[in-house]
Amino acid sequence: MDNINISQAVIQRLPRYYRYLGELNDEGVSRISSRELSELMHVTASQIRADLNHFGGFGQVGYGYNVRNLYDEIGKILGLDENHKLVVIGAGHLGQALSNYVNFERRGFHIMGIFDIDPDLVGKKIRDVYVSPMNELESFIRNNDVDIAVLTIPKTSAVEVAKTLVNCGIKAIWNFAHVDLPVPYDVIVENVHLSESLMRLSYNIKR
Amino acid sequence: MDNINISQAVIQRLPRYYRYLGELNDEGVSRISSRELSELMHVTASQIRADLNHFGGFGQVGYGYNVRNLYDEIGKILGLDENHKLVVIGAGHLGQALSNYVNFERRGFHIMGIFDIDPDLVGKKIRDVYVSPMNELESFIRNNDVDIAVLTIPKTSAVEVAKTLVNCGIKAIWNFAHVDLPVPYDVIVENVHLSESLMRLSYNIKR
DNA sequence: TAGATTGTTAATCGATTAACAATC
DNA sequence: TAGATTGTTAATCGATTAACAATC
Repeated sequence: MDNINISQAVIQRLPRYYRYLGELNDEGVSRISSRELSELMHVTASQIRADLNHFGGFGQVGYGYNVRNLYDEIGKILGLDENHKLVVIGAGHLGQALSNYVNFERRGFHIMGIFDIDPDLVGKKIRDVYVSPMNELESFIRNNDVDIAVLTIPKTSAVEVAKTLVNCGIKAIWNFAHVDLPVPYDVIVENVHLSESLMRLSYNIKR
Repeated sequence: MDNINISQAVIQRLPRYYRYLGELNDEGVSRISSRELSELMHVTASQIRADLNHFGGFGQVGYGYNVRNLYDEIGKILGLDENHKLVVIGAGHLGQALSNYVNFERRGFHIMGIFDIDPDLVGKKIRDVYVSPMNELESFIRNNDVDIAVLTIPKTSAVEVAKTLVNCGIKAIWNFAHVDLPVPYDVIVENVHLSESLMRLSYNIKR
């Protein structure tokens, strides 16, 4: 993968291509042109071709793209051919919802542990995993080569926990706390700020 | 609000300004310059000034911005001074998590009803609201002037339900289903595709 | 072959930023 | 007043798109 300088605008679109190609593949479509896909997705064919070409020539002139092949290739680009080890930090409603989401497992994101400070939640079983107390977090991450931490805790403690995670050598944080996490440049943070999403919806309603 | 042609890039940033200003206000900061705010948020001061100026001159030359005032103004721009009526469709883990999230209520997003097809979930109480069966959805929306539907159902039924919602005159759909909803231009869809967010995280890990 | 469609260049469009006159 | 900082213009940067030669 020679993806050194791909803009985040392109990355933003890749999972959507992946989703459409997966559905086409499920429907038994084996071949598609950028024009056909562009009509389906309501984007320009130029954009599709330009986006894909950042990663290599997956198409065939005069033919288009092989759906299955392109699906697999984008999956590889997104790293979905590799396994990831996750911990969920915060076993509240959202943490539980994410832990229960089966599709993540299917895509190679394995939940190794769930952690919470609340003693009432510790010991609770969520799918196959028991909730552990927070003081076991650090050693757990180190001992199990955990890649990704899912942060579903209040913003008041999120920054402190993030620092701990960085010290343990975490590679990425999927952050649901309403705060920006200060991390070194080599630690990835993907924010899901639900309240901000709802505010954008609210803004767009009123015209 | 003369916000006719504001780009989504600007709207995307407004909730983040709102969050920082709220925190500054809580900390007792009454005044801030675009330069100070830019350092705090790691964006350019030019961008802050340009963004805000789309909505009017909230600052004072030589002084900066009044934190409390700017916070309130952005709240108004985002429509947070108005009340919204929501229904949550899908009372699974994610639907329950969102229904339990207190902060939405605080910002004027009132959950009026929760709906699910599963008879085992119907009648269950989530916070103050009982889960209703799906066949009551349509009349409920019409009778209660519901603005916003939160869609936390599998993608297989999401498109059909979205059509029903449009027929009932829903104004906006907060869509957590992994599918693009075909709606008329005047119905707002705000997508939260969690699996796509996780894929972007995965992509960014690997370099 | 004729038709179709890619990969890629060049043109366009839009968003960001530097700079500064206006002014509190 | 002198210093600070806005609002806004003009310049820059980057992303999108139209167009087409190459070619399967």
